[in-house]
Amino acid sequence: MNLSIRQLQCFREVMRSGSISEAARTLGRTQPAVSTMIASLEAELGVALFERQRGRLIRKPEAQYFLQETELILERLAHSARVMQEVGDLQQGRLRIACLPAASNHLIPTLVADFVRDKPKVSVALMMRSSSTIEEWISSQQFDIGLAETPMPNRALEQQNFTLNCLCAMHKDDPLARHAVIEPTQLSGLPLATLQEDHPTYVATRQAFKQQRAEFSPRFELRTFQPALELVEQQLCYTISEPFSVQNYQALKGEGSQLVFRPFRPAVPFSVSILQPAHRPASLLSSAFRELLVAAIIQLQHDAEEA
Amino acid sequence: MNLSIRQLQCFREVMRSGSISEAARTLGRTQPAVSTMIASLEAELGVALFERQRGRLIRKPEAQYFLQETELILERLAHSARVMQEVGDLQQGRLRIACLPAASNHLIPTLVADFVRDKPKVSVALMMRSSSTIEEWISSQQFDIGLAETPMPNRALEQQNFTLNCLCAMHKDDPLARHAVIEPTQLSGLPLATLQEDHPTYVATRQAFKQQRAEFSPRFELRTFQPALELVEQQLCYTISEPFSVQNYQALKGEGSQLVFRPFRPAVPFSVSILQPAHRPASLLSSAFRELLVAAIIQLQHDAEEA
DNA sequence: ATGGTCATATAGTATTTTCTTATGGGTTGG
DNA sequence: CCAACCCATAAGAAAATACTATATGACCAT
Repeated sequence: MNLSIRQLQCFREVMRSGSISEAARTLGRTQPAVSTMIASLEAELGVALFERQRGRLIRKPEAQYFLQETELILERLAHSARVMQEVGDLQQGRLRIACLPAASNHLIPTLVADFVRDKPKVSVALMMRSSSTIEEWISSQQFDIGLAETPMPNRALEQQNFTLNCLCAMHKDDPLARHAVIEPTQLSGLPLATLQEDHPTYVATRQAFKQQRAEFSPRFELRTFQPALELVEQQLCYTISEPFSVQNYQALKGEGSQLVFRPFRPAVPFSVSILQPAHRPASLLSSAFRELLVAAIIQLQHDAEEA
Repeated sequence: MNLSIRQLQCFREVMRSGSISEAARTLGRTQPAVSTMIASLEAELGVALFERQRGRLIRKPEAQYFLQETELILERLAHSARVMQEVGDLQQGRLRIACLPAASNHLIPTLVADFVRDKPKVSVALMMRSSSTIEEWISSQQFDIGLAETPMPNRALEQQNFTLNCLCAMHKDDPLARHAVIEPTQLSGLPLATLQEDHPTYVATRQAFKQQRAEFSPRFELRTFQPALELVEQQLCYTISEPFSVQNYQALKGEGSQLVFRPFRPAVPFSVSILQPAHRPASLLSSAFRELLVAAIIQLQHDAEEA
């Protein structure tokens, strides 16, 4: 049994028009081509689909059932092909993104908005979670792409790492704002807002102070830098923040921003990675979004150096 | 867009095995054949379905969706083809039969039983109605084939006519049973069971009596001959019955039959027709059943002459 | 009747599609 | 490093499908 799409197309047209010649015209082929196509279809099915009476074609009842099937199959095929073409043009599909809290407020939503603007049929799932959770979700292929703090190398993960330098945040009226770069000595003994003690930025910051024998005075311990920046705005402290939260703050406050940000030296690195499942090729959408994300992170790296 | 079944078959196999070479083996073709098939499929869809990494093939996420569609389509196609083949072998299908009351008790049920014995998937609708109703149902294509009293010629009906001769029924102990043929003179003045006055058999019977100047004495007027035969069994009367009811009676009583049946002269004709919708070819099932029915009616004609 | 028009089927040929064979590049595992 | 895989590509052979030409039958108008 070896039916072909062509046979089905011919059959459908012949059923619609009730005539081989007419069908041939609308299909853009010659009448003998359609004639033999129908004959071969009947031979393979083992059923006469038409009766030839007085030189005319008459549909047999058996053909009616087969027409339904034929139309269903052809429509389904056309639909699938169309969907696949749209997938190829990134017009269709599903993208599941997981990202760490710092990037979830501004960077990722902005990128997603940009990304889907011309893709009305693309659906996006966006989840904000801790970096360790993201790692799991990507490894287990529950999500297509993730942005997390750089994890330990992992067989199930394909990661692209970025190192961003943290920025020192201070009130715009603060005397330190005059300096282009901030160093621990300038902050010696001054109150700081930090993350938890085991966070890499906490460790690196403390290390920087120690190196310059400056007094490290953490006053507020928080889970993200967002509330830290609010405290800085109140001139209660300073903070050495990763650039995602900085960017988020600036986007949020716009012209009304009360803070200025300066490079901090020695650098306090904040390592993030774009994560994708290893051993599985990425979907087109995932790859496309990744490019956007890489560009945004590199932009952020540059911005941080020139703050 | 011009997908082919072959492309889908190749794609399905490649997805299942994860390898072009393996798929080629199970498909019974060579590896380059499958390779180009997949390449052309990807080209037509405009999407890469696989990634070629280190000489191996890796399924892309996009391929997963298309596989679902592909399997659905191929299965549907195979199923339809199978059904059509069974239709061709008369193993599948639906047959709607309408018949007049006389034939509905024994003849048609027997034929249907015979017909479907080796066709477990064939479904049959069997309706008993008056001849005029049957005529309507066949013309309007609500039924495929019908057996009715011969109607007026009708554009929407294809009819094949049969004339059966009515038989005279009497008790086996009746003195008349010795005769091989019964004539009106022998029944002159004896009580008869008949149908309604406007029924062709009534008219013909009365005409036969009149022709031989015998006394026509209808005593019981009934709607079918079945109860008439019961009255004859009680020796209350005689009747000139069409052969369907006679056959039914004989089949019902078997060895315990109390009646004998003799040809009646001059002949009282009972005209029946096999009806099919005109302008529409008959289904294979309908044609096949018609053959069976024709044979049965001709057999009945012969039997009636030798009763 | 007769010729014209239409429809379908068939035969022979051309074209397109889809095979196979042959070959080369790349990866893997002993 | 070599044998054993895998995949891609090229070139020619085979198969499927197209077209041209022609025959037949029905129908219609002359």
